[in-house]
Amino acid sequence: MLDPRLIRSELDQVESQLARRAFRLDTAAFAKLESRRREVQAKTQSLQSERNSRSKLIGQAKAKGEDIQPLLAEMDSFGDDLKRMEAELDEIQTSLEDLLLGVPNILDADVPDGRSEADNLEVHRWLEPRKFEFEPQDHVELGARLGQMDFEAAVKIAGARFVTLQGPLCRLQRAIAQFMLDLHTMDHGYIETYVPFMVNADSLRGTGQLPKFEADLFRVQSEPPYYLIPTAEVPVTNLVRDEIVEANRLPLKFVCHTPCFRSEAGSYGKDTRGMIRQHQFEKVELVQIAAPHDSSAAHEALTSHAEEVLKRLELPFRRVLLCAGDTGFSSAKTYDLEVWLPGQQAYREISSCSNFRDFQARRLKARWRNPDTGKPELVHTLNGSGLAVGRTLIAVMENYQDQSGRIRVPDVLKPYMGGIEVIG
RNA sequence: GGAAGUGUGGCCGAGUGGUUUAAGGCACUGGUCUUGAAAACCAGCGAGGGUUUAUCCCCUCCGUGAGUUCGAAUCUCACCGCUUCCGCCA
Repeated sequence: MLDPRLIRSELDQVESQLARRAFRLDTAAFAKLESRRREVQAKTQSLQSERNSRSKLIGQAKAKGEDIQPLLAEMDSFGDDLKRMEAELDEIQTSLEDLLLGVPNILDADVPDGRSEADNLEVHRWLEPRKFEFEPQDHVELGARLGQMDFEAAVKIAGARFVTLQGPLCRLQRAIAQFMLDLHTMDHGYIETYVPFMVNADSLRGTGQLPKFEADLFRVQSEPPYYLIPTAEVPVTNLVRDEIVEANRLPLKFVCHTPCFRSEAGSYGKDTRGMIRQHQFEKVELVQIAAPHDSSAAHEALTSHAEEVLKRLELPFRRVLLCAGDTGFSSAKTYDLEVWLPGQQAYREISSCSNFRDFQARRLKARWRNPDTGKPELVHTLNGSGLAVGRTLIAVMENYQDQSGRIRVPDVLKPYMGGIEVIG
């Protein structure tokens, strides 16, 4: 959520900033609601003030044993007026809140203009893609030949966009997650965290998935409803909801391995083959809660932590700065890491690292105590995949395959594989 | 799932209809004292919002939401969390 005071005082600037995302802020509607709010709030508060002072007089009169009937008579119609005014104020504030909840974050100044993926800016590449002396297979083919990846079984058990794995391939996926957790906890200073895989609506509102993106979520039929987490970002970032964090604890750095569930309602027809886009996948997530003046540096650091996973796995990748049109609703600036997939002859997203600045924090009421002012102020929140485990599995399979379809285990994963050096 | 208890500021905790403007303590901040620190003493110290150059002033907030009342932390109802006991269970 944007700062309402910013929108009030800099309405035109906010409008033109949001236009970079092709988001049209209804400034007329906002200005109209805002002036109504101002007027009704002032009236309501003066009525409340009068009620309070009159009630106090009644109390005092009663304490002295005086007759309070005349005073009570004066209050007669007063209560109704106040109630009507309070109801109207409540209505206006709800409307303003609804409007505000649907407005995306303002982008950082260095986010490039652009409409789509095609306008994203490549920042750097790491490692030349391997030259194969044979036609490299994609992970679907490789998995089938190994007899360890079965999509048909998953269709029977659940439906489309699920997968089953068996044997060493399962272990490889587990090894990848373990390796990532060890790297981030031991070398990068993150605290390992375990969280619920279902969350309430308040949590999703806090991180920005609700109210706008309910269609992307799986909802559980409970009362009140739970939602399967689309990313560990939701439960982990909500750890600081309604909290005031002491300055000396910042930055908070959490790493969390969870399954993620996405209904991907809007994306049917895209990436229908293989494990690229699934309803359920594993991810190791990095979350940082930072003081505002540190968040840009934290964003660079967090992104480099995700990159380190790819470097140690010796997987070719590039870092891309997302353009205005491709940056997510809540984010002020996002880097994507894209890994080289020989089976597709393309770089594909394997991590997305975002700085949300105070956008989520305002929704979450996540604050820190600024030692300079002594006052609670909003923190900045950041997160990034470190990495998507399922896609890392694919990348390892495709980049480490040999001519006969066997998978060599990357050196850094060998300690987790119980002596297996080659799968197949 | 059943029963009983309980929910108050960063933390502990008093408060059963009217100067509650939420006592008191801890923590924190500033000051006095001290070579320095501690202790002691003095003072300050919740959050959000409105108005304002600023101060002032005003409103809201005692788990959440409804309700009763001129007036609610306090009374009523529902829901949620926690504690204890019983039942069930990996």
